[in-house]
Amino acid sequence: MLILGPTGVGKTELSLRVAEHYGCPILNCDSRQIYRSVPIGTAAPTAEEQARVKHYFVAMRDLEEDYNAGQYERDALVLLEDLFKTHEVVVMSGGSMLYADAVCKGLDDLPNVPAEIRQEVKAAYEKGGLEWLQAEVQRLDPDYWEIVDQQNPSRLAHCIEMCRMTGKTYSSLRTNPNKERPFRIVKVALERPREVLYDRINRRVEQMVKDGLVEEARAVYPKRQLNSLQTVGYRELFAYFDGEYDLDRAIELIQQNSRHYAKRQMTWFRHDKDIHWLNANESYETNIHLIDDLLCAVRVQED
RNA sequence: GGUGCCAUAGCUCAGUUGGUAGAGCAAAGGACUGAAAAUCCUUGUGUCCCUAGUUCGAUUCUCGGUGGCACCA
Repeated sequence: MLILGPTGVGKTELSLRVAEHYGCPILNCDSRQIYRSVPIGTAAPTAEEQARVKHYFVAMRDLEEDYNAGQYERDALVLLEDLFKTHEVVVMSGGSMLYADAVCKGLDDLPNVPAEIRQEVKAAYEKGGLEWLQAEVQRLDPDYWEIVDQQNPSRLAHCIEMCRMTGKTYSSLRTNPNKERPFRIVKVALERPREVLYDRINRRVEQMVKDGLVEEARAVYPKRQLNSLQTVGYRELFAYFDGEYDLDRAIELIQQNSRHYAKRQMTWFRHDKDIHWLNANESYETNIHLIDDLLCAVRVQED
Protein backbone atom coordinates (compact mmCIF):
# COMPACT_ATOMS: atom_id res chain seq x y z
CA MET A 1 0.00 0.00 0.00
CA LEU A 2 1.89 3.03 -1.27
CA ILE A 3 0.75 6.36 0.14
CA LEU A 4 2.07 9.34 -1.81
CA GLY A 5 1.47 13.06 -1.84
CA PRO A 6 3.32 16.35 -1.98
CA THR A 7 5.19 17.65 1.04
CA GLY A 8 2.87 19.02 3.71
CA VAL A 9 -0.31 17.42 2.40
CA GLY A 10 -0.84 15.26 5.48
CA LYS A 11 0.62 11.87 4.58
CA THR A 12 2.02 11.10 8.01
CA GLU A 13 -1.21 10.85 10.00
CA LEU A 14 -3.10 8.96 7.30
CA SER A 15 -0.22 6.49 6.94
CA LEU A 16 -0.17 5.89 10.68
CA ARG A 17 -3.89 5.21 10.76
CA VAL A 18 -3.74 2.91 7.74
CA ALA A 19 -0.84 0.99 9.27
CA GLU A 20 -2.72 0.72 12.57
CA HIS A 21 -5.78 -0.48 10.68
CA TYR A 22 -3.82 -3.32 9.06
CA GLY A 23 -1.48 -3.88 11.99
CA CYS A 24 1.54 -3.43 9.75
CA PRO A 25 4.75 -1.38 9.75
CA ILE A 26 5.56 1.65 7.61
CA LEU A 27 8.42 1.83 5.13
CA ASN A 28 9.38 5.45 4.84
CA CYS A 29 9.96 6.58 1.27
CA ASP A 30 11.76 9.84 1.80
CA SER A 31 15.30 10.53 0.66
CA ARG A 32 16.04 12.88 3.55
CA GLN A 33 14.28 11.34 6.53
CA ILE A 34 16.64 8.41 6.05
CA TYR A 35 19.34 10.52 7.69
CA ARG A 36 19.93 11.11 11.36
CA SER A 37 20.43 14.56 12.91
CA VAL A 38 17.87 16.39 10.77
CA PRO A 39 14.42 15.38 12.13
CA ILE A 40 12.90 18.86 12.38
CA GLY A 41 13.69 20.17 8.90
CA THR A 42 12.78 16.92 7.18
CA ALA A 43 9.53 16.53 9.15
CA ALA A 44 10.54 13.03 10.14
CA PRO A 45 8.11 10.89 12.15
CA THR A 46 8.40 11.80 15.84
CA ALA A 47 9.18 9.41 18.70
CA GLU A 48 5.47 9.31 19.56
CA GLU A 49 4.55 8.46 15.98
CA GLN A 50 7.22 5.80 15.82
CA ALA A 51 5.89 4.37 19.07
CA ARG A 52 2.47 3.95 17.45
CA VAL A 53 3.78 2.07 14.41
CA LYS A 54 7.09 0.43 13.61
CA HIS A 55 8.94 2.52 10.99
CA TYR A 56 11.73 1.56 8.63
CA PHE A 57 14.10 3.88 6.75
CA VAL A 58 13.88 6.66 9.32
CA ALA A 59 17.13 8.04 10.82
CA MET A 60 19.07 4.99 9.69
CA ARG A 61 22.12 6.67 8.14
CA ASP A 62 24.68 9.26 9.17
CA LEU A 63 24.81 12.44 7.11
CA GLU A 64 28.24 11.41 5.82
CA GLU A 65 26.93 8.18 4.30
CA ASP A 66 26.01 8.45 0.66
CA TYR A 67 22.68 6.95 -0.08
CA ASN A 68 20.70 6.81 -3.30
CA ALA A 69 17.67 5.43 -5.06
CA GLY A 70 19.38 2.25 -6.23
CA GLN A 71 20.48 1.42 -2.71
CA TYR A 72 16.96 2.12 -1.48
CA GLU A 73 15.53 -0.28 -4.06
CA ARG A 74 17.83 -3.07 -2.91
CA ASP A 75 17.32 -2.40 0.80
CA ALA A 76 13.55 -2.09 0.49
CA LEU A 77 13.18 -5.32 -1.48
CA VAL A 78 15.16 -7.32 1.04
CA LEU A 79 13.10 -5.88 3.86
CA LEU A 80 9.79 -6.40 2.06
CA GLU A 81 10.55 -10.04 1.37
CA ASP A 82 10.99 -10.50 5.07
CA LEU A 83 7.93 -8.47 6.09
CA PHE A 84 5.60 -10.25 3.68
CA LYS A 85 6.31 -13.49 5.52
CA THR A 86 4.28 -12.14 8.43
CA HIS A 87 2.11 -9.40 6.93
CA GLU A 88 -0.40 -9.44 4.14
CA VAL A 89 -0.19 -5.67 3.73
CA VAL A 90 2.71 -3.29 4.25
CA VAL A 91 2.46 0.49 4.04
CA MET A 92 5.06 2.54 2.19
CA SER A 93 4.69 6.27 2.57
CA GLY A 94 6.59 9.28 1.35
CA GLY A 95 7.17 11.83 -1.34
CA SER A 96 10.44 10.84 -2.98
CA MET A 97 9.13 9.75 -6.33
CA LEU A 98 12.35 8.35 -7.71
CA TYR A 99 12.63 6.15 -4.63
CA ALA A 100 9.03 5.02 -4.95
CA ASP A 101 9.50 4.19 -8.62
CA ALA A 102 12.73 2.36 -7.82
CA VAL A 103 10.75 0.01 -5.58
CA CYS A 104 7.70 -0.27 -7.84
CA LYS A 105 9.36 -0.57 -11.25
CA GLY A 106 13.05 -1.00 -10.51
CA LEU A 107 16.11 0.79 -11.76
CA ASP A 108 18.83 -0.69 -13.93
CA ASP A 109 21.44 -2.57 -11.99
CA LEU A 110 24.19 0.02 -11.98
CA PRO A 111 27.20 0.15 -9.68
CA ASN A 112 27.50 2.84 -7.03
CA VAL A 113 29.93 5.53 -8.13
CA PRO A 114 33.16 5.47 -6.08
CA ALA A 115 34.13 8.76 -4.48
CA GLU A 116 37.33 9.04 -6.56
CA ILE A 117 35.51 8.95 -9.87
CA ARG A 118 32.87 11.38 -8.67
CA GLN A 119 35.63 13.71 -7.51
CA GLU A 120 37.53 13.34 -10.78
CA VAL A 121 34.52 14.27 -12.92
CA LYS A 122 33.58 17.08 -10.57
CA ALA A 123 37.07 18.58 -10.77
CA ALA A 124 37.06 18.41 -14.56
CA TYR A 125 33.64 20.08 -14.61
CA GLU A 126 34.82 22.88 -12.34
CA LYS A 127 37.77 23.44 -14.65
CA GLY A 128 36.09 23.01 -18.02
CA GLY A 129 32.51 24.01 -17.24
CA LEU A 130 29.33 22.77 -18.88
CA GLU A 131 31.08 22.80 -22.26
CA TRP A 132 33.49 20.14 -21.10
CA LEU A 133 30.65 17.91 -19.83
CA GLN A 134 28.80 18.34 -23.10
CA ALA A 135 31.86 17.56 -25.24
CA GLU A 136 32.73 14.56 -23.10
CA VAL A 137 29.23 13.04 -23.33
CA GLN A 138 29.17 13.60 -27.10
CA ARG A 139 32.49 11.81 -27.35
CA LEU A 140 31.81 8.92 -24.93
CA ASP A 141 28.11 8.28 -25.53
CA PRO A 142 26.60 9.93 -28.62
CA ASP A 143 23.33 8.01 -28.19
CA TYR A 144 22.80 9.40 -24.72
CA TRP A 145 23.68 12.88 -25.96
CA GLU A 146 20.68 12.67 -28.31
CA ILE A 147 18.20 12.12 -25.51
CA VAL A 148 19.78 13.82 -22.51
CA ASP A 149 18.82 17.16 -21.06
CA GLN A 150 21.92 18.85 -22.52
CA GLN A 151 22.00 21.79 -20.11
CA ASN A 152 21.81 19.61 -17.01
CA PRO A 153 25.24 19.18 -15.38
CA SER A 154 24.24 16.33 -13.05
CA ARG A 155 22.80 14.22 -15.86
CA LEU A 156 25.86 14.75 -18.03
CA ALA A 157 28.25 14.11 -15.15
CA HIS A 158 26.50 10.90 -14.23
CA CYS A 159 26.76 9.60 -17.78
CA ILE A 160 30.50 10.30 -17.76
CA GLU A 161 30.89 8.57 -14.38
CA MET A 162 29.11 5.47 -15.66
CA CYS A 163 31.11 5.34 -18.90
CA ARG A 164 34.41 5.68 -17.04
CA MET A 165 33.52 3.07 -14.45
CA THR A 166 32.11 0.38 -16.67
CA GLY A 167 33.92 0.99 -19.94
CA LYS A 168 30.50 0.79 -21.60
CA THR A 169 28.20 3.57 -22.76
CA TYR A 170 25.65 4.73 -20.21
CA SER A 171 22.91 4.40 -22.82
CA SER A 172 23.70 0.69 -23.25
CA LEU A 173 23.20 0.21 -19.51
CA ARG A 174 19.78 1.84 -19.57
CA THR A 175 17.26 -0.86 -20.42
CA ASN A 176 14.19 0.59 -18.73
CA PRO A 177 13.77 -2.66 -16.82
CA ASN A 178 10.20 -2.48 -15.46
CA LYS A 179 10.97 -5.37 -13.13
CA GLU A 180 8.43 -7.90 -11.94
CA ARG A 181 7.78 -7.73 -8.22
CA PRO A 182 6.64 -10.62 -6.02
CA PHE A 183 3.89 -8.45 -4.54
CA ARG A 184 0.99 -6.30 -5.67
CA ILE A 185 1.21 -2.54 -5.44
CA VAL A 186 -1.70 -0.22 -4.75
CA LYS A 187 -0.88 3.47 -5.07
CA VAL A 188 -2.87 6.27 -3.55
CA ALA A 189 -1.98 9.93 -3.33
CA LEU A 190 -3.44 12.68 -1.19
CA GLU A 191 -4.42 15.93 -2.82
CA ARG A 192 -5.53 19.35 -1.69
CA PRO A 193 -6.28 22.60 -3.54
CA ARG A 194 -3.08 24.44 -4.39
CA GLU A 195 -3.66 27.45 -2.11
CA VAL A 196 -4.58 25.26 0.84
CA LEU A 197 -1.46 23.15 0.38
CA TYR A 198 0.76 26.22 0.04
CA ASP A 199 -0.75 27.74 3.16
CA ARG A 200 -0.07 24.53 5.09
CA ILE A 201 3.52 24.49 3.86
CA ASN A 202 4.09 28.10 4.89
CA ARG A 203 2.72 27.48 8.35
CA ARG A 204 4.62 24.24 8.76
CA VAL A 205 7.91 26.02 8.05
CA GLU A 206 7.07 28.58 10.74
CA GLN A 207 6.33 25.76 13.14
CA MET A 208 9.67 24.10 12.31
CA VAL A 209 11.47 27.30 13.21
CA LYS A 210 9.60 27.41 16.54
CA ASP A 211 10.55 23.78 17.09
CA GLY A 212 14.25 24.59 16.72
CA LEU A 213 15.11 24.29 13.04
CA VAL A 214 17.70 27.08 13.22
CA GLU A 215 19.58 25.33 16.03
CA GLU A 216 19.36 22.00 14.21
CA ALA A 217 20.81 23.58 11.08
CA ARG A 218 23.54 25.32 13.08
CA ALA A 219 24.59 21.97 14.54
CA VAL A 220 25.15 20.44 11.09
CA TYR A 221 26.48 23.64 9.49
CA PRO A 222 30.10 22.38 9.50
CA LYS A 223 28.96 19.53 7.23
CA ARG A 224 27.14 21.80 4.85
CA GLN A 225 28.83 20.45 1.71
CA LEU A 226 27.44 16.93 2.18
CA ASN A 227 24.87 15.74 -0.30
CA SER A 228 22.52 14.80 2.50
CA LEU A 229 22.33 18.49 3.44
CA GLN A 230 21.52 19.75 -0.04
CA THR A 231 18.04 20.01 1.35
CA VAL A 232 15.34 22.64 1.61
CA GLY A 233 15.46 24.21 5.05
CA TYR A 234 19.20 23.76 5.52
CA ARG A 235 20.78 25.42 2.51
CA GLU A 236 18.80 28.61 3.12
CA LEU A 237 19.85 28.69 6.78
CA PHE A 238 23.48 28.00 5.87
CA ALA A 239 23.39 31.06 3.61
CA TYR A 240 21.87 33.03 6.49
CA PHE A 241 24.72 31.88 8.77
CA ASP A 242 27.11 33.09 6.06
CA GLY A 243 25.50 36.51 6.26
CA GLU A 244 23.99 36.44 2.78
CA TYR A 245 20.60 37.57 4.12
CA ASP A 246 18.66 37.83 7.39
CA LEU A 247 16.63 35.15 9.13
CA ASP A 248 13.27 36.42 7.89
CA ARG A 249 14.50 36.19 4.32
CA ALA A 250 15.84 32.68 4.95
CA ILE A 251 12.43 31.59 6.25
CA GLU A 252 10.69 33.11 3.24
CA LEU A 253 13.04 31.21 0.95
CA ILE A 254 12.46 27.94 2.81
CA GLN A 255 8.73 28.40 2.34
CA GLN A 256 9.14 29.24 -1.33
CA ASN A 257 11.51 26.36 -2.06
CA SER A 258 9.19 23.96 -0.22
CA ARG A 259 6.36 25.16 -2.47
CA HIS A 260 8.55 24.60 -5.52
CA TYR A 261 9.34 21.11 -4.29
CA ALA A 262 5.65 20.32 -3.81
CA LYS A 263 4.98 21.55 -7.33
CA ARG A 264 7.66 19.28 -8.80
CA GLN A 265 6.22 16.33 -6.90
CA MET A 266 2.76 17.04 -8.30
CA THR A 267 4.14 17.18 -11.83
CA TRP A 268 5.46 13.67 -11.33
CA PHE A 269 2.23 12.36 -9.74
CA ARG A 270 0.10 13.69 -12.58
CA HIS A 271 1.76 11.35 -15.05
CA ASP A 272 1.48 8.24 -12.92
CA LYS A 273 -1.70 6.58 -14.13
CA ASP A 274 -1.58 3.95 -11.38
CA ILE A 275 -2.34 6.51 -8.70
CA HIS A 276 -5.76 6.57 -7.06
CA TRP A 277 -6.47 10.04 -5.73
CA LEU A 278 -7.75 10.69 -2.23
CA ASN A 279 -9.12 13.98 -0.98
CA ALA A 280 -7.04 14.98 2.03
CA ASN A 281 -10.01 16.90 3.39
CA GLU A 282 -12.06 13.73 3.83
CA SER A 283 -12.12 12.02 7.20
CA TYR A 284 -9.54 9.32 7.89
CA GLU A 285 -12.38 6.82 8.19
CA THR A 286 -13.59 7.62 4.68
CA ASN A 287 -10.14 7.42 3.14
CA ILE A 288 -9.27 4.21 4.95
CA HIS A 289 -12.52 2.76 3.69
CA LEU A 290 -11.57 3.71 0.12
CA ILE A 291 -8.14 2.17 0.61
CA ASP A 292 -9.78 -1.00 1.90
CA ASP A 293 -11.90 -1.20 -1.24
CA LEU A 294 -8.83 -0.85 -3.43
CA LEU A 295 -7.08 -3.66 -1.60
CA CYS A 296 -10.17 -5.88 -1.87
CA ALA A 297 -10.23 -5.30 -5.62
CA VAL A 298 -6.62 -6.48 -5.82
CA ARG A 299 -7.43 -9.62 -3.83
CA VAL A 300 -10.32 -10.41 -6.18
CA GLN A 301 -7.99 -10.00 -9.16
CA GLU A 302 -5.59 -12.47 -7.63
CA ASP A 303 -8.22 -15.18 -7.11
C1' G B 1 -1.52 74.70 3.60
C1' G B 2 2.98 75.53 -0.09
C1' U B 3 6.77 73.52 -3.32
C1' G B 4 9.17 69.50 -5.69
C1' C B 5 9.47 64.41 -7.27
C1' C B 6 6.92 59.89 -8.41
C1' A B 7 2.48 56.72 -10.36
C1' U B 8 4.05 51.07 -16.21
C1' A B 9 3.22 43.04 -15.10
C1' G B 10 1.73 39.98 -8.42
C1' C B 11 6.64 42.89 -6.56
C1' U B 12 11.06 46.16 -7.76
C1' C B 13 11.85 49.01 -11.82
C1' A B 14 13.45 50.18 -17.24
C1' G B 15 11.48 52.29 -21.67
C1' U B 16 8.62 54.56 -25.58
C1' U B 17 12.70 61.75 -29.48
C1' G B 18 4.07 60.63 -29.67
C1' G B 19 2.77 54.88 -33.61
C1' U B 20 -0.44 50.78 -27.11
C1' A B 21 5.89 48.21 -23.89
C1' G B 22 10.39 44.77 -21.38
C1' A B 23 14.04 43.08 -17.54
C1' G B 24 14.96 40.79 -12.70
C1' C B 25 12.24 38.43 -9.01
C1' A B 26 7.56 36.05 -7.97
C1' A B 27 4.11 32.68 -10.37
C1' A B 28 2.69 28.78 -13.80
C1' G B 29 3.84 24.51 -17.00
C1' G B 30 7.33 20.60 -18.06
C1' A B 31 11.54 16.92 -17.81
C1' C B 32 13.45 13.13 -14.68
C1' U B 33 17.23 5.54 -14.20
C1' G B 34 22.19 5.72 -8.01
C1' A B 35 23.14 13.67 -5.88
C1' A B 36 16.08 13.30 -6.71
C1' A B 37 13.92 17.97 -0.72
C1' A B 38 18.91 17.23 -6.17
C1' U B 39 19.44 19.03 -11.16
C1' C B 40 17.60 21.16 -15.58
C1' C B 41 14.09 23.32 -19.52
C1' U B 42 9.88 26.53 -21.19
C1' U B 43 6.36 30.66 -20.50
C1' G B 44 5.68 38.08 -20.07
C1' U B 45 -1.54 41.72 -22.85
C1' G B 46 -0.51 44.78 -18.71
C1' U B 47 -7.43 49.61 -18.20
C1' C B 48 1.31 52.03 -18.91
C1' C B 49 -3.47 56.01 -11.95
C1' C B 50 -8.21 58.95 -13.61
C1' U B 51 -10.63 63.07 -16.47
C1' A B 52 -10.25 66.66 -20.23
C1' G B 53 -7.18 68.99 -24.07
C1' U B 54 -3.52 69.17 -28.30
C1' U B 55 -2.88 65.46 -32.31
C1' C B 56 -4.48 61.36 -37.83
C1' G B 57 -2.87 58.86 -33.27
C1' A B 58 -1.42 60.02 -26.09
C1' U B 59 1.12 55.23 -21.79
C1' U B 60 4.52 59.31 -23.62
C1' C B 61 3.10 66.40 -24.31
C1' U B 62 -0.43 70.13 -21.58
C1' C B 63 -4.38 71.46 -17.78
C1' G B 64 -7.00 69.53 -13.70
C1' G B 65 -7.85 65.52 -10.20
C1' U B 66 -6.47 61.31 -7.00
C1' G B 67 -2.74 58.60 -4.30
C1' G B 68 2.43 58.12 -2.40
C1' C B 69 7.18 60.18 -0.90
C1' A B 70 10.42 64.36 0.38
C1' C B 71 11.26 69.24 1.91
C1' C B 72 9.20 73.98 3.73
C1' A B 73 5.46 76.12 6.98
